[in-house]
Amino acid sequence: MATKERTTIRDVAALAGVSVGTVSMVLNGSNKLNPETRQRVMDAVIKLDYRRNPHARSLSTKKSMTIGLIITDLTNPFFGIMVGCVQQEIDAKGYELLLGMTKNDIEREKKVIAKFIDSAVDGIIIVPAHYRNPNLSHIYALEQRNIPYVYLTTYYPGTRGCCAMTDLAQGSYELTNYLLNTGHKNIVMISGYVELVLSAERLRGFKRAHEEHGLEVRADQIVEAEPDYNGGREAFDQIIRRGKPDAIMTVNDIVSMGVLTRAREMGLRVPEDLSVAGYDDLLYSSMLETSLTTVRQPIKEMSAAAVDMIFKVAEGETIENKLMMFTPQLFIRSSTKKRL
Amino acid sequence: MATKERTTIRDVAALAGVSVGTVSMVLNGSNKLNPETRQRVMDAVIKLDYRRNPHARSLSTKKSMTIGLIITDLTNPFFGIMVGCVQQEIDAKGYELLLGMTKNDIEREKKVIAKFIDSAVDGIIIVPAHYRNPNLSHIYALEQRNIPYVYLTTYYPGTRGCCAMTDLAQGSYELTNYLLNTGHKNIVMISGYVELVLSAERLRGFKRAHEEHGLEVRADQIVEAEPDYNGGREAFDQIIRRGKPDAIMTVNDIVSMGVLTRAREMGLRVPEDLSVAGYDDLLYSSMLETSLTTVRQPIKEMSAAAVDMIFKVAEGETIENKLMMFTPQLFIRSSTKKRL
DNA sequence: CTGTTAGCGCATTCAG
DNA sequence: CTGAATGCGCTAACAG
Repeated sequence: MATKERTTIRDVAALAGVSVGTVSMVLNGSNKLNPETRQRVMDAVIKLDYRRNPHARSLSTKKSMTIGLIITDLTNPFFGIMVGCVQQEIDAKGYELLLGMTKNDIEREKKVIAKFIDSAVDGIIIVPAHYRNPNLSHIYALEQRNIPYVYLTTYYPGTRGCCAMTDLAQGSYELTNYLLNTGHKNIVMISGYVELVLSAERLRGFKRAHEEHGLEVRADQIVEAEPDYNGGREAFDQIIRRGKPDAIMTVNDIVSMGVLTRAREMGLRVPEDLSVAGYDDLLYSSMLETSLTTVRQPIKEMSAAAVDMIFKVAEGETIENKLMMFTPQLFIRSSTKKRL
Repeated sequence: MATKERTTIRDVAALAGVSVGTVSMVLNGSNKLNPETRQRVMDAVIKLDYRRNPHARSLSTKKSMTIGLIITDLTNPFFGIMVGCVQQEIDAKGYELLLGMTKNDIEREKKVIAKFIDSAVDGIIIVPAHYRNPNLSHIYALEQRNIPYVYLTTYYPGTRGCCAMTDLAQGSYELTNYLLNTGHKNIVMISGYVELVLSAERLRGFKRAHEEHGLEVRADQIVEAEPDYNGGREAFDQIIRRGKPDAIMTVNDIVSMGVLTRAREMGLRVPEDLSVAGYDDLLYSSMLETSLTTVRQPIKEMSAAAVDMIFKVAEGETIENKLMMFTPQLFIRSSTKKRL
């Protein structure tokens, strides 16, 4: 248990023959220093392999050189990739990433934010939980305390945070248009909770395309579900009970996979019996039994933008565009086909 | 910028009419306290919504109530799920999770560990990087400094850490056996770097099965590759150049996906022209164009075991079994078939 | 059983 | 331009 004692700033000062204040200054990159002393200090730092204690630093500065990222569900590789991208960007800025997972539970989201506040993160990137009627007190707390935060993928309306996201309405619009143009008469959308932005936006595109085709969207064309594999399976059962549609669009590729497997289990063929389309374009989506028609979100660009924004917000810059929209891209594959 | 001042232990003490020392004691759950004062303190804590500053705490105790998890690649949902499982277990113990990603780069692994040490994590769970001839100085540093660590999924030989993992040899053995029994004469294994445990173990099972069938494994039956999608694609090209085998086994399902897509691009049909089998059993593996024959690793159990171990190690318990082996499970699907 | 106090390692005044 | 002193919020050792 004779753990070697940590080397402190004092050791460095002693070795360099200067005071701790001086060491602190060179470590913080002050440029009003004798180059010679600076060098002596740097030599000592290297020789001792000295690294500052982040806790002590944070206690003193009330900052922490860390950015918190709140994610919903790492089971979906979409978010796994996102974490990787954010990590890389944060890293490039010399900051640390703190990760919190909500599993789409608003209570967890609150807890994570509380922890982040306690840890004095310098900013928070939030992927909002897919949750009905969320109580947003924790977001307001952030605003009151002036803690920088931004949203990624979607946002909570009625809050001030800006957001890096894909133009979901546009993606849905293009996809719906394509389905309508290829002869589909009865498209059902497996949506997230319709009151949430990420669903409302998709629905907006869905409806617009219908309108432009002189059609009205009926209530039973929209089915709410949890945005995961089982959500897709259950929603599919519910839909089939009411009669098989032409096509099913879903909120993401994982939900589509649920639909695909459930359809197969029920002896329905895709795309012969019905078309299925997803959202996100996961790497695996093109390799499915029936490769998936889907809409790609530019994960990397969105993530980089969010990181960029959080640093700007943290520096007090005023962001001109509250919403930073990225363009989705439609991929037509074999889970959909032309109908007569 | 008039951010509300943080409420400190002093505020609590004042409100409760006791000293800070007392507050600290009740917060640390000391049981030698007047229940009445304890209650007064707790009331004050709640009333002020007080939470301790983890940095101050850590500075003082040299602990941090956090466990570091080092992962290689969040693009693979296998690890995404793993992070979720570990998170949950750590959470249940009232600890925080710190995440580090290596992208299979040993230098990043070193940096992450250095950061973890600086942050005074109470323990580290390591998923080793897939890297050739790794310099293990950072692991030795951990041992010298007496910092608790355990491995998850595989380990670095020559180090003392214990490991929660699947019996990879057994899984490979069963799979190879099945292929041999179904008439495959020429099975090629797309392996990770053969000198690494995770590959060596799989090869051991591979060879044992061959031996039991009176066969010897030739050098050209083993092809090394990066354990990702592109690794699979490249390895497949290399294999085909030397002549098409009966069957290809891979190190994980993602590599298999690379093989599957590349095969399709080259006009080869699976399983008609050759069989393909993976490892891990990702959720999506059963939904591929040709659903994948694979070996499942019990992620949840392994993760829970690793967390369990790290806490035991941290408490100075001596672990009886350095290697905690979990049983793999073979899933036979449609990417493999009987040959005559 | 409770209150007082001295650090933990660093940043940052303020003199010199 | 450099050095000594103070405090960040908390814990733990020591008195009382």
